[in-house]
Amino acid sequence: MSVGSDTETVGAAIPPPNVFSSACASRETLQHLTGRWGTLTLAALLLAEAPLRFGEIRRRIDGISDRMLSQTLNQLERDGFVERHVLSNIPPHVEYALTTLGRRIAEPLLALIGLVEGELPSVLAARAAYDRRDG
Amino acid sequence: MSVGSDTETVGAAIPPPNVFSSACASRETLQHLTGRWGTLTLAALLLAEAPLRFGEIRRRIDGISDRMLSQTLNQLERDGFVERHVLSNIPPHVEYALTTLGRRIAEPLLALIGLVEGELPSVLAARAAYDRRDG
DNA sequence: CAGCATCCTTATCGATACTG
DNA sequence: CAGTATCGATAAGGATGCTG
Repeated sequence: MSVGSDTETVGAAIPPPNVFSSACASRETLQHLTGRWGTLTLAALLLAEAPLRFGEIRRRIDGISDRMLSQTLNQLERDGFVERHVLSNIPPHVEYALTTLGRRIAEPLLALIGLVEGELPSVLAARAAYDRRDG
Repeated sequence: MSVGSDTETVGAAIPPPNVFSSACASRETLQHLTGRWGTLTLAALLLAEAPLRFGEIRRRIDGISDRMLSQTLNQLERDGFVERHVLSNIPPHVEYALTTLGRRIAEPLLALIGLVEGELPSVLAARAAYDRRDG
């Protein structure tokens, strides 16, 4: 494993990606994933277990607008988490699917969602207790 | 356990928490967790494996301001993910720690961070390919 | 149906100053 | 040290109208 020689052969070591550094590209990527609509979009695609059309995604994510869904899908596609397939132009028919990487990324997000939904009673109880203490 | 009689005794079934519904409190909770600073704050506390002081958290999360850290910690405490312990008032000494629930929530978030950092080269390659296709 | 352009409102955020 | 309050800048988001 060439232990010990790495530091000699490498001229200047590049720092590993670190989300805690504001300049690191991984911070920006994390933002895209955990932004307001990114998590829900990926989760919707993972739960569907099949490609979804634009309108189908929009209907599954209550409250999202055309504009934000379009923007979110563009970001996710650019980062390599989502694939866009044009099946027809007239009438327009476009399908979106998770890439392999997208699926791996969506999994912990779906786990988080399950936890949040399952523990919502605890959260609401904690809020009530907090609000009772101070106003 | 009165199996089978539940549907009779309950008048109107309450819908289960669903983040895809904009009105559900779980949507708001998810927002607190996946907001700009929530994920990083929880991850910092989980990685530390020990309570951290306000200033320690701020130094670990590059780019966060006093204001946003304070706001984020308040939200996370109210939702029951973080505990705040005042050890002294003069000079002020306050420690923040994950609750049991907070730790469970932070785990998938840390997994996500690891994935994002590890797969950053793939993401950057995907971006380059995307930008080459159109401008 | 898919989705961009424009306009405008709202929420978020950062800087600064201040307090126990 | 650990915050809070206020303010101004900026970015995110929603509504609408339009196009292939």
